[in-house]
Order: sequence, then structure tokens, then C-alpha cells
Amino acid sequence: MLIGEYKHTLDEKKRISIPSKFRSVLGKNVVITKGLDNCLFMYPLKDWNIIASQLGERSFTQADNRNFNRFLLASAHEVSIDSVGRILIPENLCSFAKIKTKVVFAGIYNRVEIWDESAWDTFNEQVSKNADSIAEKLGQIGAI
Amino acid sequence: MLIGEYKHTLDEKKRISIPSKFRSVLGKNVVITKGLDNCLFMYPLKDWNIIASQLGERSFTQADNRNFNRFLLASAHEVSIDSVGRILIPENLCSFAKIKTKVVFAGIYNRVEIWDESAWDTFNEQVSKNADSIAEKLGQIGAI
DNA sequence: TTAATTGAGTGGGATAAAGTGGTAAATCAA
DNA sequence: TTGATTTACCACTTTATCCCACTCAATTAA
Repeated sequence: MLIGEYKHTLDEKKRISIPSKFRSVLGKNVVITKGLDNCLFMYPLKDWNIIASQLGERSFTQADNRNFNRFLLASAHEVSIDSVGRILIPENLCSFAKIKTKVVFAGIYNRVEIWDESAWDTFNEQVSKNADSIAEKLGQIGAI
Repeated sequence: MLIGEYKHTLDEKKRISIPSKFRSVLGKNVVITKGLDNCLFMYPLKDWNIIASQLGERSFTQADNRNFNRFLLASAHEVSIDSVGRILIPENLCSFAKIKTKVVFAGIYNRVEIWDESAWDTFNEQVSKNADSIAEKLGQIGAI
């Protein structure tokens, strides 16, 4: 399972090392794509394949399907983890997530979220404030 | 699976190189045709044959069928990828998609979309803004 | 407590591949 | 046959990938 929060630095070549705790779960090849709330999602290849095929099988005749697939599938990149545990973050994803040099990896069960540090801090602060009320809402609809 | 976003340049001879990641999936011969939202669709030959036969078998008595088939089937071109991985984009498709020199290839599961760069940027910006709400919609109908 | 060892994170250089531009050969039309 | 257009081939430039080396922190043993 992917849990925990780690801060690493992006080098000049847009390389960044994956937290070592995640490596055994992620395997050799992972997929990175645009996530919601301006972060990036990273999936182990086999989890990604399930998600991608569910999305990809949907008809292109519906505009919502087309657009969401453009968002998630077109921005996805399969990247492989190098011999010392690093990946290359593709240019367009880097700029989407406004990633500079300090990066946060957040393990969220079956995916890893990749955030620019300052964006993470800001977002996290907001969520922390509202965690109580979000929890109540989830409780009401039987989520927890 | 065809995923990822790549920017390439069309040369004077209307040649453009296919992203190398796509080549093994696409094979030697591909079909390009008019796509929705003013882009072009490119399919591996065998996937195209399936789609084309599904469309072709719909009755021509329905005006919508006739028109959609005119749109998709009539504008389709089979093109072959040359020794260094390039294709020629047919003139009429080029002007349909308003392609100038900078071109975006977007891999969307079983097809590749070909966009003029500026058109893609504009469109994508809109989609990114609405990604949250589209995701919620798809989530509600059990897509993800 | 201190030194040694291990593993993780970071940086840089060499090599290979991808992308692009141009020229020569071939095909077709006038 | 000649000119024009298309196809195939070759070459250069840039980008990406791989590999090696160094630093730092943490853990373990003397």
C-alpha cells in the first residue's frame, strides 16, 4: 500500500527520485498523468491499465468522454524508474502542476500524488481546516 | 495502448514524424480521418477496420447515419509510415484541422488525435478548468 | 563514543536514439 | 522527352537515456 509523505528535489534534467518506500509497490514502470486539483497522479502500470481501459472503452461520440480522456489519457506518460530509483517528469506535466524544484510525494492507497511543495502546503492547510466538516459529510452518505 | 502528448513540426513537404512511442502500436499503415472538435483521428489499420464496419453497417435510411459516415468514412486516408517514422498529412485534412506547423499528437487509448498546437492549447485550457466537474459526472455514472 | 558500512539522494558525462532537413531516384503527366 | 511531383534514402542536430561517481544521513559494531 502507498502511504506517507516525502519531500524530494527535482534536478536540472527534471529527474526526481521516488521515495524508496514506494519503489517495491510501484514496480519498474509507472504511469504519470494529470490529476485533479493541479497535482499529478502516479500509478503502478497494472493499476493504470485497468483505469485506462475503463476510460478508453467509452464511446468518443459523447463530448464528456472525449474531453475527460483528453485530460487523463493524453497527458499520461509511461515512465520507467532508473537504476537508482529516479523518474523523469515530462515537461508538460511539470508545467501543469507548476512544479519548480521542491516536490511532495503523497501516497494515497493505490496511487501517489506529486505536488509542488508550496501548492501542497497551501492546499493542505485548507483541507486541514475543513477536515472536520468534510468528515461529517462523508459520514452522512455512509462513506465511512 | 496509445497515451501521451507530443509536439512535432510539420515540414515544407507536409511530412511529420510520429512520436516514437506510438510507432510500435500503430504499425506500418495507419488511417487518418476527420475527427471531432476540429482535430484529426488516426487509427492503426486493424482498429479502423472494426470502427468502419460498425459505422458502415448502420442503415443509410437515417440522415444522421448518412451524414456521420460521410464525415468519418469519406474523409479517411490510409497512409504509410516511412523508414524514419514520418507520415504525409493529406492536404484536405490539413486544412480541415487548420494545421500550420506546430502539431500536437495526443494518444487516447486506441487512437491518436492530431491537433494544431494553438487549437489544442486553447481547447485543453478549457478542459482543464472543467476537469473536476467532468470527473464528478463520470464518477456519478460509475465510470471510474 | 567513534569509526565503518550501508543505503538513499543528487549530480554530471558518455552514448544512443529520435526528430528534422535536404538530396537523389523514381514515377507520373503533359 | 521533359518537367513536375512524389517517394525513398542519407546526414546532421538535438534530445533523451543510461551509467558511473560523489555526498550525506542513518545504522551498526567495535
